[in-house]
Amino acid sequence: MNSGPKLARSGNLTLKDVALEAGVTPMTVSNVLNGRDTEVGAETRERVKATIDRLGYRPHASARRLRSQRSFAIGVLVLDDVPQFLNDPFTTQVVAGISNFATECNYSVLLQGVRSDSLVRVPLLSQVQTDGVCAILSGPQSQRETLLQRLIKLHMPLVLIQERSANDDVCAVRQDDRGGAVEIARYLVSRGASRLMFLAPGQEWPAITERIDGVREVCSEMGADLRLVFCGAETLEDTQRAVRVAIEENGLPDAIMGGNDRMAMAAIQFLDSKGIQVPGEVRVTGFNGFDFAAYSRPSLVTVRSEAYEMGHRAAKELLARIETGQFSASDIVLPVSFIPGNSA
Amino acid sequence: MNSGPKLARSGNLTLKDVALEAGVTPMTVSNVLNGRDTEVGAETRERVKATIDRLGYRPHASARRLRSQRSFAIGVLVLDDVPQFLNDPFTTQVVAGISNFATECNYSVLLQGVRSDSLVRVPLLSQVQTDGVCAILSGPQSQRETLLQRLIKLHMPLVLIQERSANDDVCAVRQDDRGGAVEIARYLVSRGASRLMFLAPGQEWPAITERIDGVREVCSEMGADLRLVFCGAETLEDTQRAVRVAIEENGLPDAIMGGNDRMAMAAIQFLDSKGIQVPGEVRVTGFNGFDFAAYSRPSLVTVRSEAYEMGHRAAKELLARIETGQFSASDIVLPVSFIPGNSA
DNA sequence: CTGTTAGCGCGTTCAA
DNA sequence: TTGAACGCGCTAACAG
Repeated sequence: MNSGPKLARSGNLTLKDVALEAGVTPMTVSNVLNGRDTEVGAETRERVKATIDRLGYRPHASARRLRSQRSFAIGVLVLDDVPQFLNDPFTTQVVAGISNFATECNYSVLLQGVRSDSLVRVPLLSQVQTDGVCAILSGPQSQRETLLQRLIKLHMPLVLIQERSANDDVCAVRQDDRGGAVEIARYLVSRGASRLMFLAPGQEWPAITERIDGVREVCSEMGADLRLVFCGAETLEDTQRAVRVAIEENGLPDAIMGGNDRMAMAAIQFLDSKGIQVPGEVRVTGFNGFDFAAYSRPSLVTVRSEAYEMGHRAAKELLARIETGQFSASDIVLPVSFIPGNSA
Repeated sequence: MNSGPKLARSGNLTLKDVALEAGVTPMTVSNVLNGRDTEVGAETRERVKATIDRLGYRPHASARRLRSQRSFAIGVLVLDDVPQFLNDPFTTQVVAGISNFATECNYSVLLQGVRSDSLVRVPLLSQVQTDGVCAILSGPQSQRETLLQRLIKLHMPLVLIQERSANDDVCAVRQDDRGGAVEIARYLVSRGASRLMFLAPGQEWPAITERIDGVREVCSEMGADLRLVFCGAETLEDTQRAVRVAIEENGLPDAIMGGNDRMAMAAIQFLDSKGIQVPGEVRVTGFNGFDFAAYSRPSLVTVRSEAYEMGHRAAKELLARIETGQFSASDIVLPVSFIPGNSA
């Protein structure tokens, strides 16, 4: 009875092989695979399932896609100018969130990093291979804009992370950067800080602008002084140099607000090396608390980003748009949560 | 002349549409797209290219795959028991390396995290959609083994990260964990440390075993004493608890070797909280130096993993196997580099 | 150099 | 409930 299936030339089994072996037609196998239980008898179904398992048959995704005009796949595009485009824990959490939600829904995820200097050779853009795209853009405005325009031209469901929606049919998922910044600034000012220093990356991007705006509002409202310090590439070295120069020129502030945790930790380390007490002489706060902030001493006052949740939500919106034709909203803002500590 | 192409029902243009518009046959367009320059005249080629650009035509990847029986895609499978399967910087660097190499070669990358408790619903495994797979497995041996067996059954080109090759036709790309551990241990012992404590994760995995073996060798060779301390989930809390207990039971060692940087930094923080000088009273070293180790004070003595390079190399081997039928070697070991610091 | 034909594996459609 | 025909978009293999 088990005469062995006739192998397709590719070496992979096809529906037909399974059908032959199970003594049914290919359509029956297809119906079983796609859970159309009403179309096939229980006994037949079990027999087919057993045959599939026994032969180790796996459906050919491309054939299904071609036929159904649906990819059951989404693209994740990360614009970053360093090759290690997954260096940022924020990005990786978002990607994990997207990937897990997609997997739960039986969608595949195509991941691709893009550098702004090489927008050619991007399989995700130059071919039709996904039902939608989720883009995580970093870097200066003009570069983000270039890629964004290209994405919009694809006329494909599109979700942006940490951007503002450009267009009614583009969904943006972001966190409440402004609110988080307001909370931290109030915390500092209410504890007596009146001269604040905010460490910003050399390249401003939307989330940082939001944070700065929030701090500005609090400062003007509560009569505190705010100084922006730009820290180049946000590295330990760049940040420490910028902080040193700023302090030499303007003296010690009451508080240093890191635009993110890395910059805050660099500042703490710099102050420590100068024998300046944190928080005694200068309070320090971070932003975007991830695991590694826990290794700071003193422990960092910061706000936690729900980056994984953002990815999850972004994927959910994208699949909704693909399957129902619309997003639940075009601008989705997730809350952040204040993390107490003893650095401020 | 520009009468507008007839749109395919899917809303996407097809080769045929472009051909019609350019006044050639679909085959000619296909030849242009695939760079078969000998098959088509220069003038025709330019006209076709212009038409493609003007119409914004993008080839349908699934159709090409189905026809050519090749995916031009590879899968990246990450086995991890937490949903945030991209939390580890080692993993993300590897993934970035794989992704970038693949993109350079016009391959797409399918990324999927898998938890050992849910090996069902893994599109990467249950469908035919890539030409090969690169697996990054973490967690206890038995779980890795289960997934590995499943991968092998797919009879698909397979590369493993940080494992030993199981099989002649499986390529393993790993780093010289043993050598790095030997170097660090020699450094410590030659500076007078004779009682060493090694912090290991609760779950042993191959790379950690290699490191322990290396340290053991040095200790027996140079007459030093080694104590293994298991730190549960490697978190800050777990590690500090384990270190505290070990010190209470056995007294201060001369040196604490972290199985990775996180555990080392947790130990430094613990010692600092007890007023114990590093490296004065206890030397501390790490392993797998990534960016965030730079934020340690005192700066961490560690070894740097070339994780990005490992990913690059893994992808290179995988594509070689796909395109030429064989790997350049089945066990590939990349060197690690010693990073000096003042924690030891 | 261009045109024609055929078929990759699957799923829809209709007829039985 | 099942069977047969057809075509999704593309490309290999030829014929002109």
